[in-house]
Amino acid sequence: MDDRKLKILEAIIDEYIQTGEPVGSRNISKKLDLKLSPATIRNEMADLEEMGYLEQPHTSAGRVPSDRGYRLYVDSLMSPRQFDDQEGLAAMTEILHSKIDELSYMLQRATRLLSQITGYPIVATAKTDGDTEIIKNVQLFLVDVEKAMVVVTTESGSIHNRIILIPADATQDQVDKVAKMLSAKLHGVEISSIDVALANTLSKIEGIRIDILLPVLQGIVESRRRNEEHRTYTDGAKNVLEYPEFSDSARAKELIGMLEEKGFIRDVVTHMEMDQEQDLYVSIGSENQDEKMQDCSIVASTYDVDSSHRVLIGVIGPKRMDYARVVSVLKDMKSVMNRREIKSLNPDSGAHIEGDK
Amino acid sequence: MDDRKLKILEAIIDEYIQTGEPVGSRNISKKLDLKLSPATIRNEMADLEEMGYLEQPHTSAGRVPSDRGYRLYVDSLMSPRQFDDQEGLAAMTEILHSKIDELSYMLQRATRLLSQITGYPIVATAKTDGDTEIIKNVQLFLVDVEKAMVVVTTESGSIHNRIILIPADATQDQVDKVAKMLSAKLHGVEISSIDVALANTLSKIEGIRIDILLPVLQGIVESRRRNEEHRTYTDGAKNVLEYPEFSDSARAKELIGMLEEKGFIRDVVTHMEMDQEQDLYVSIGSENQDEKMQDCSIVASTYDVDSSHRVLIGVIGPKRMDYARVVSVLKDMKSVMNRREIKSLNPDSGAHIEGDK
DNA sequence: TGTTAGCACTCACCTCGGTCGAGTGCTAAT
DNA sequence: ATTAGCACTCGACCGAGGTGAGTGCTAACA
Repeated sequence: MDDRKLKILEAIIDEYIQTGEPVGSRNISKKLDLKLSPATIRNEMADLEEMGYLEQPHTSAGRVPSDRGYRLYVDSLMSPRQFDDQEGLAAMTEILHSKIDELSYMLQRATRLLSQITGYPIVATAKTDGDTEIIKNVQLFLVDVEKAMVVVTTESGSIHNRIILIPADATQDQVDKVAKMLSAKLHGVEISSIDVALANTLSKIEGIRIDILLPVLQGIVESRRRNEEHRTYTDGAKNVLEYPEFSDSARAKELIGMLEEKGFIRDVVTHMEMDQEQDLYVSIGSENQDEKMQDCSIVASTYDVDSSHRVLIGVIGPKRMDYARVVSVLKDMKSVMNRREIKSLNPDSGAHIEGDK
Repeated sequence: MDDRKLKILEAIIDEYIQTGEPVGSRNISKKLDLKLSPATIRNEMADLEEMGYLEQPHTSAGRVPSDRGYRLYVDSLMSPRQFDDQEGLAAMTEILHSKIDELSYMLQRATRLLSQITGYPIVATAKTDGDTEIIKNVQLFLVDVEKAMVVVTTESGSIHNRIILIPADATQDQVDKVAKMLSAKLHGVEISSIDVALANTLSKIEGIRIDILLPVLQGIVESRRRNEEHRTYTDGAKNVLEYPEFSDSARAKELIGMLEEKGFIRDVVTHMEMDQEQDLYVSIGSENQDEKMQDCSIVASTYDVDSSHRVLIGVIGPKRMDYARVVSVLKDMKSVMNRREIKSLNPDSGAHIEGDK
């Protein structure tokens, strides 16, 4: 595997990524300044095919990269194109300033922006660090008749809240009692260990009404579940139709359907990452776990929004996606994110209020 | 315009809705048990075309309904097919039991279910009753270091909340003071009238720190804005690709793009309704405000989730959509909704907690 | 007078053969 | 090791001809 072969392979993949058409020897001979004739290129191409980096759709067509070819390209061939869209960077910066409790809002805006910049569908999801969500603090307030809000702060730093219905005849006093008791007793408890048995135990404490306690506990459990489930966003599904590999509408429909199936797409994107230990992951065609994804590639990256929130953003495209560009966009986003940290703790409130009217 | 013409028109539209192909006289002659020859049908068709109910794509093709034809069909011709998908009804019932603060969650599930049942894209949005959101109550709690939660209850009954960042050196006492002041002063105030001037006025009150007050007010304004913007959901965009009228991928891309543009689709669906005063609206092709929607029809309906929450659900499809079926589904949904009311106030908490683990 | 049979006509769509051209693999010359 | 030359492959494109569904019109019919 000499250097020349690598150069040729890179040129072929570059070209194919751009055009989507099988690329021929003549084309490469011209584009590459190696002063080689098409015939020589052809020989090299035959070799590369034998080695499994290229494929031929049919005898008299040009060559197309194989998954293995893309992998080599991504790992060591491609030249990271400089991404320098000032406007995009500015928009990113603005989005990342979204305040701390607006994680979901931030994700939504980020998916939108990235899908516009890259021209691919985007998926973004908040990562949870394992199953163990340990309660740090529980608060409970009456907010309206029959309605109370329960707010759970976890050790991992996330804050869930939920409105619950409580009996109409519950007095402020009774609610306070429940609140005080929970605040004391639930510290350090895992959310997943909350169940009816616990409710029964707790309700033994003097003055605790079980009919207030139960909805509260239920609210705690659900607030967390909803949080997880909900925090997956996709955008730019329409971009799927941009690429000839999905011109077959059945295929396009399948992919768009997958993008709409939040749980599914979340799994795909989180599982793929389990394999490796970098912070930028690329999964190409057959490397994807799910076989429905075999025609797609995913480039994903994680971001630490702050000390306790980690986010995963993935770009989904055809195998022929513009890896160089996508990677550079995701990296730029990361650097913007790092600069962000300072600002987020210092929101310039006044100005905002006016602007929001 | 005699009765026979109407029967023929209905048959033509029924047929066209089913097949999507221009329908010919022979076809109708057979399908209809009027014992009329194709020639007669042809004459009638020519009349109907003259009257503007039918169109001819080209001379030697069959007839296709015009927007006017569809309108007549929807208003007085179509026979409301009985929808009776037990499974679907059960799922609806289950979804509608989602608890009161889970409006967004409910909407998401409803869009999903309806898109599956109908095979069309669905849009759902929470309606706000005008611009006037009057504050009933404001509460403020510290939930973590530097983080507080502000909860706004409005006269219309909706509850918004938001986590805000406050200065690290704010004491519980200072926060309480702000909370008490706001609770007293903001009652009856319109959210939209909150601005920096108000902040300045309020901060004059003894012991109020402006650097706590400002983020809180900002939080109030934003919580509401976010609420509005966010509560629009779409699902089933993939279904667009099911229909030959969108086999042109540019057209499909456009529509899917519109569905992803939440603000836009929300406008389309809310504006259309302004025209009329029923609770089930149908907008056909050119009747749509936005010209990008001229190839689509929308069937929409409003639902009162409870006394203070009204929701709008719209089904978007090609003009050739199966109006009868869609209308019946939306109506069934409404009847399920009515039965719901009682249950929602009586959540059976215990069982849920176990199930959720 | 409304209905129908018959007929000529239109037009999208399918199929089929032919041509074109991009691309290959192989061989022989450099 | 490289290249020129050449025969070959195969999808894409094109135009001609045939097919069939459907029409409008006219004249006959009940």
